[in-house]
Amino acid sequence: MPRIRHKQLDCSPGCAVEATLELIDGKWKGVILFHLLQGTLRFNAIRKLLPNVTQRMLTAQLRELEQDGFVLRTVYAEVPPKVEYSLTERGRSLEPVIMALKHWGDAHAYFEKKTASPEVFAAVAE
Amino acid sequence: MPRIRHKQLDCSPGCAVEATLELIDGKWKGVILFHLLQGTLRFNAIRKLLPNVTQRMLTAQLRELEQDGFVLRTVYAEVPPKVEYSLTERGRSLEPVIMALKHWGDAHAYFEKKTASPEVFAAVAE
DNA sequence: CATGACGGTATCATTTCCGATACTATGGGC
DNA sequence: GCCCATAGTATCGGAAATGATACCGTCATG
Repeated sequence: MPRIRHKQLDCSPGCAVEATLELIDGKWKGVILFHLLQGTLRFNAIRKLLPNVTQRMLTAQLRELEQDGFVLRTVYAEVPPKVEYSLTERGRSLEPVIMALKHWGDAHAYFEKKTASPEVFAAVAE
Repeated sequence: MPRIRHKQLDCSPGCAVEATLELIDGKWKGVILFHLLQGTLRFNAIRKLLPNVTQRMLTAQLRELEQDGFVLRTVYAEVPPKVEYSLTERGRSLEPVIMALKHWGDAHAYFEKKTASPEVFAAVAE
């Protein structure tokens, strides 16, 4: 479901860059990983953090992250259901990457307001 | 033409991660940036480095990188045409990000062979 | 016995991406 | 006159990613 994995080693030295990119690409994976770096989260907790992701997409992204060995999915046999998502060792190994993305974003990206005052660009600040 | 830019600040703290990701996402941008980190390149030189990218795509990706302020496009009024691509200051500021991606890929990614011997996974080595 | 919480699936429509292919301009060399 | 090189554009179509919406099962509560 994600972008096709590298079928051939078609980009020689830079290939590693693309390979990594493909794994964490996918509209919401970056943010999900970022939030999971801060600790285990339940399904609906993640939903609240990503207000604009549909349930369908969130499930799909989490499943891919799980298949790629980045997150661990723990289901508790309770009612109502309880499912926790946490990072695996491999998932945590992405921390430098995620942090590099975040730092660059904080320092250089800007976000466009689509509503009114088109000249307003807000600097990132948390 | 790239993925839609963030129209709303819809992912709070992790937003910077996604924002950066969107800018360097796009099938070939990562590798292109990686190669340009090593120096200025002409259009066809890049093509040779990315044997599987079509002319159409390469042009598109370079145009986006240009619009995002990462690369500088210099056209020489010669015949046959000569166009050089180099990184801008902003482009070079991505170096830590690209390098983080590359290092992770070198250390953790593996590439699938699509032909035969399905159990063979080659470790990355340049 | 209807409702809500939680964590999903299923199905369909749309948007976006990307590849294949063909075409263009110009001047120099044969 | 024809071909070549360079750096593109234009057009078409298919595949993949994403969004919208509706539905499911179970127990607890009212």
